[in-house]
Amino acid sequence: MRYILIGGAWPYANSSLHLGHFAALISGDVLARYHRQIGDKVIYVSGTDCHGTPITERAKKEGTTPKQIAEKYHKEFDTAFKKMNFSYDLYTETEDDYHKEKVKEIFKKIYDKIDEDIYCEHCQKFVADRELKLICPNCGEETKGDQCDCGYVPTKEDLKNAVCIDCGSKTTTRPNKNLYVSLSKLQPQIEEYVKKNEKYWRKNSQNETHKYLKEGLRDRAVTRNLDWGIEIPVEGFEDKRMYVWIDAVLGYVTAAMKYCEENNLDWENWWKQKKQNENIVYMVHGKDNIVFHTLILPGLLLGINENFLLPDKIVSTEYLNFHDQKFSKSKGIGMTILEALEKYNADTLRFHLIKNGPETKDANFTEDDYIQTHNEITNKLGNFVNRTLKYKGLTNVPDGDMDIEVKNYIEKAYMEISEDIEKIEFRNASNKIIELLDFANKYYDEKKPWVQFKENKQEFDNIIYTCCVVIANISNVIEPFMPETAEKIRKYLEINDKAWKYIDVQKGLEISNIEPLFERK
RNA sequence: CGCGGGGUGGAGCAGUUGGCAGCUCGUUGGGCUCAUAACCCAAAGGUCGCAAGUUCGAGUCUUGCCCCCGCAACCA
Repeated sequence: MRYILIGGAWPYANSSLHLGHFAALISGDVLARYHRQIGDKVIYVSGTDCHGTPITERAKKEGTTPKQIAEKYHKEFDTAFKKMNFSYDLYTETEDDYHKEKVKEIFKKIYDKIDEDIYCEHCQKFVADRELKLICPNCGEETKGDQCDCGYVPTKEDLKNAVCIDCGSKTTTRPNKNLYVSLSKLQPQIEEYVKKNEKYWRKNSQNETHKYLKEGLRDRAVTRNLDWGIEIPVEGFEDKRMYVWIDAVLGYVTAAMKYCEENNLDWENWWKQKKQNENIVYMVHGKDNIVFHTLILPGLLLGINENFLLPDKIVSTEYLNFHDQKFSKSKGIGMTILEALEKYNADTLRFHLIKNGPETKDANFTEDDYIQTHNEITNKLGNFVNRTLKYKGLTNVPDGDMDIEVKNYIEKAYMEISEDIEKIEFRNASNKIIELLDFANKYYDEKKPWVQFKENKQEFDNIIYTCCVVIANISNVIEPFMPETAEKIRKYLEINDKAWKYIDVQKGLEISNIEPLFERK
């Protein structure tokens, strides 16, 4: 038994969720369902990211309030996730009072004050490092203030001699107006963390993270001049709000706390190293979110300095295109999840987004491809259930013997699918499921129950019984991928628990009201 | 020399440590009749982008070259 924390990326409350979001997030639900099934203690959390500039700008344009926009999308997201059968233990939002309070508490532990910052009198603005130029003290060439081509990263002292890149005038310093999180100080610790864990990450996470580490981590301003967001719990900063990414990634912690508080659990079992506990922290998102989860979040957690666990497995996907084009709201390209669910089946859509999803490289969604997957499942799974349970004249599960070779095959399938899921290789896992279905249909054809029915009734009973057991076990292995279908099968065969191990079927069980699992498209 | 991803049968893809090129769909031929025109078997179809190199052996490693896709904003 392990303590598993799964964080699904927090969708931003500025536009409807489309198929691409789900292609990235579906892995989280597969993991959550799988880990619960094998008996781990799972907390699977996410929520709506409500704050930040884009929402305030939009509110202004539409003559409404940021709060109203956020709430509208929060409701819509919640509905979409439910319809896709996401099994979040808690789906909350950053506007949640509990979240805001906890984030403020954490914030007080991690911010840094940098007393002065570089200012250009001529342009009348604070200038970032990269907006400065100077002669590199290392190689003597002219360079920007963030990093020289020779690899040297100028120090604060070096930058005092720099000039503004826009106007060329000498800069001065002024009292700073922002609070920071000092990632630069934490770089050695973060590097150590990355080195230790990256073997469990996808290639894209590793590359992206290395790129930033190589450039040198920069201190990040965590306060913004906005009136929409979480207040800064520091005197003198009442007019500012928190940088939205700080607020959002801390949601993984606050949501776990809230869930535990409501359910009488100890949140530290999931977020801190307790002596005998075995833990895994998963983070699930698309590739543009990588560094927020491999650098910013670990930085914040390290900054709290209370031995928080850091994300172990980074499950980052590439992008999904829609009929060969990027999803684009402004160009009207793509399909929202709610639109998709009006035409498509939630389970086969889930399966399709995994099987043909952007796991290691960009993928393309087309309706034809989806229909192909849907029909494949319909034919191989739906039809297998039908040809067994609706065998002409069959009323009860026969009193037959289980074919031992089939049993062995099933047990092997559990093991292999487990391995794939734990290696976060979901495409492979989905292919193993297809293989199991092929195996089942082939068994049926080779055994020819329709011949045995006339020639050897006992053999017929053995075959059909074996197939019933196969169906029961299929319901277990597809539970993480196609939960609604798994549930239907459990009802047909009166199976109570979702187990992740070989199970039998009650002999003599009456079978009735079998409806096709899927309809062909 | 900007960054990143990719080039494998008609389509979409898999090929982990180098060891007989695989999967799904499609096509063609056959079988079955339990089942949702579903299921099973067989066949055809590939100089693995090009070239050189390392090696007993390269889709896989090295080097050079060619081609495709993404990189303002919304946006996983």
